[in-house]
Amino acid sequence: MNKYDRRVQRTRRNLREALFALVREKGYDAITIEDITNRAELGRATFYLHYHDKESLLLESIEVVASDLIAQIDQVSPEVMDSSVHSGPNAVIRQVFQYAADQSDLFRTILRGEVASRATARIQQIIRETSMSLLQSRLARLGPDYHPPVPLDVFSNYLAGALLSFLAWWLDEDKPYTPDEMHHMFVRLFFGGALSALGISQTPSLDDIN
Amino acid sequence: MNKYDRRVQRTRRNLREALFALVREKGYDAITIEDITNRAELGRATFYLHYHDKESLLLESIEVVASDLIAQIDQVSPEVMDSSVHSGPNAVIRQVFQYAADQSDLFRTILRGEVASRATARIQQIIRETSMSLLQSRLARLGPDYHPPVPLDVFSNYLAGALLSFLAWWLDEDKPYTPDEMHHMFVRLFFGGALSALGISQTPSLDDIN
Amino acid sequence: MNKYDRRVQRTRRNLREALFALVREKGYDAITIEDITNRAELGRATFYLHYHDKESLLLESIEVVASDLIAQIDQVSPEVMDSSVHSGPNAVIRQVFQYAADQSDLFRTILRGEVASRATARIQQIIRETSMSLLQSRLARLGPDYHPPVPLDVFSNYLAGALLSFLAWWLDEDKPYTPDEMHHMFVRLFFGGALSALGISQTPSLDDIN
Amino acid sequence: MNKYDRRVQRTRRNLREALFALVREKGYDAITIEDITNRAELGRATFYLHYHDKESLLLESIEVVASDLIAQIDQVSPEVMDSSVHSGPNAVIRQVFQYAADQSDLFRTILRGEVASRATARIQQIIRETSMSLLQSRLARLGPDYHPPVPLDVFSNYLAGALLSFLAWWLDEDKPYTPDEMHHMFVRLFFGGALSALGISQTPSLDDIN
DNA sequence: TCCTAAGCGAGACGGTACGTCTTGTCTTCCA
DNA sequence: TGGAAGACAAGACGTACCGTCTCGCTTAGGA
Repeated sequence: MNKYDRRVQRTRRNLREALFALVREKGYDAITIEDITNRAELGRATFYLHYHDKESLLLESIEVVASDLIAQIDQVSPEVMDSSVHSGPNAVIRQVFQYAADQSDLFRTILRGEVASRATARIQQIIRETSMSLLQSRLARLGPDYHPPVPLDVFSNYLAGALLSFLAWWLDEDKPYTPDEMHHMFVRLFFGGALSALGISQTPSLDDIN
Repeated sequence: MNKYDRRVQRTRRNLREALFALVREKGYDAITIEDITNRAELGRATFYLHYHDKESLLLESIEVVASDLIAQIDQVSPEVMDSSVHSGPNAVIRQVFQYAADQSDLFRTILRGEVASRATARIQQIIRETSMSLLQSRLARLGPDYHPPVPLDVFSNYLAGALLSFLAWWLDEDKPYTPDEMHHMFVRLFFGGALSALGISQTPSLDDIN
Repeated sequence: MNKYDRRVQRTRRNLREALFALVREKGYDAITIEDITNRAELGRATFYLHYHDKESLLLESIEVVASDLIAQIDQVSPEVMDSSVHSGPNAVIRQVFQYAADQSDLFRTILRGEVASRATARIQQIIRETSMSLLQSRLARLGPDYHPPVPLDVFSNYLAGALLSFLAWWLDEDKPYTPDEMHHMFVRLFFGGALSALGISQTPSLDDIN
Repeated sequence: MNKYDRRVQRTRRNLREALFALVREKGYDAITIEDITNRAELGRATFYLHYHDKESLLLESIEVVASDLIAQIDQVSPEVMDSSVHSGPNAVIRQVFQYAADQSDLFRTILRGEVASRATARIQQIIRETSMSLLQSRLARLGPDYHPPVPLDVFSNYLAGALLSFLAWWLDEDKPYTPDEMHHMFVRLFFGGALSALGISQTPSLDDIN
């Protein structure tokens, strides 16, 4: 079965890469199954051997990209527990901006919503779940009975939405700021809040955050 | 020609209402031009007399809804300038939550992105522009040379994204909190920031906000 | 509705003629719906506006051809009642051979069975019914209670089968005899029987037949 | 190599029997290669190890059936030369009706033309050739220079066509007559001709036929 | 007794046609 | 003139078979 498996993996990878290349070129909706298989140098029928439709290929592909991003984050997360500027959630968010900048053309089309809604929903869900688990371990340090003013599900959804639309706007405007600038502004807005961001209230120090 | 004009207006309204009804029933993508015209009790060709495609009908319809919402907000905005708990941006945001709750089934499908991306983008843009103009007049009070730590375009985009995804999540989860609760949590997250929301830092008073 | 009808009639005629032309060229089975619509200079979807599949077009087309043939026969049939060499069943059969010779390439492919079986069955049925009605009026002359040794349904089926396979063989062999020769041989075999045809028994005179 | 050969024979027989069973059930055209191999409990690829396509399996299978029928006829034909009611062509034809009645469901589908045209053509050819050789030996008795009014190729084709369509109609109508009745009617029609069959002319005696 | 070659199962793949669906255009006719 | 009706071209969809191929498994028969 090994040889077969490898062949199938190669075929699926080709389809995935063809999809991404085409998404960059003309956006998701305009892509035809035949476009994908032509690009992947496969027969159209072969596509249906592996996926039911365009969306299921997209969803699988998103899982692959997400795993990649999470794998990178995991290299940092061991140090999440000790608080310093270069680790912790702060550092994770920084990585996300960097990763998005590296893959900007793909992320732009995906985040703009030029892609099936289920895909965008799945991405939000991934971020929500990831931030939830990070948060829980951090809050555990405050004791088992600590309940924050805003429930964790509300909180992490806010994070996911704010982060993604922040990213989407940035990529859509052709990255008018560096990843670092974006990171700092986001940290200020998100952790410090609007009042701090507008300079109306005091800025929380980074040490407070990590 | 007045009679004709009125007839045209009626036809367009029928199409719009048919679209909204269908969006609620089966989501935007699954809707066919013929679905719309059947529901509106019109001939399919008639649709093309008025709109080029499904999206242009959607976009026009969104402008109509947005005008309605903005009209409601405008009744409050005259008092935006004086800071009290029941007016100002705070009050505007409260209205948005109430409006969304009233139209929840329509808003849910639209905000979930189950609708052409240009539509969602247009909605974000409307919020961005509205918040920008509100902000500018408020910051003008701090003097003409005041520049906040985070530029206004970044800021208002953050607001739009956070608010919309906040709304989307809420509607998607079948409104697990009252509009008031959502409003307060959003205010805490947005104005006070994550640290405040998690109870790690001090909460800014509402007076600071308005 | 008149203009529409005419347009539809023209479209159907184009499809029919394209089918016949292609049957002559490559046989029925090898023909694709797209072949037909290309030849008829129509879109493939248009085909399905008028027919469910290739076979239904074929069947309708056969009815048209059969009507044509029957119309020609009807010009002779008024005289079927008086018995002379140049009218009566004899003359009808002669016409069939002539008609087949004129349309030989089309008839060849159809009769060879290179066409859906339902089509061939329908042709047999038409001949059977036509010969049945001719026979009944002729036998009526022998009195209302006359019953021939072989029942009429068996008889007319025998006629249809023998005639069609006779025609098929003739066309298939590229008409090695003239229509007249075929006609005479068929009359001898069919009316006089094998013994007469082999010269072993006496030949019935043509006057006996008509 | 003996065991291998036997295995191959068994596989082919399984395929043949699966084909016949399926033809009875759903007609030839509706059968898929996969249907056949599923029924034969073989892999689809195995089919292509033995036959190029569905038709070549069918043609081979027809030869097998035909050999069987001819073998039965050969048991009678030695006596073809002497003329009696229970031997000669008369007896051969009787056997054909009996054989067809025994295998009626298979023959029905095959003769109706619900099978590739090449198959039906091959069956006609077999009958034509068989009758040709029988006829030639009989006519040889009339002297080497005897030429019948109707050439032998025309004659034997007429026989084959008339006989097969006679059989087809009979089976198609669910055998409304016994094999014996069919046999007698066919003999009357074929040997005596239409006039005799309709009772308009004198019936040739059976002795004249054999 | 091993081993090697044949028969076979499994299934990926390219390819072609199918019948369906939706879109947008156009033409004709009706009120 | 606005709208109804509907023919039509275009083209993507997902499905169904086809015939080819490659890969392993099993097993019979020669070494």
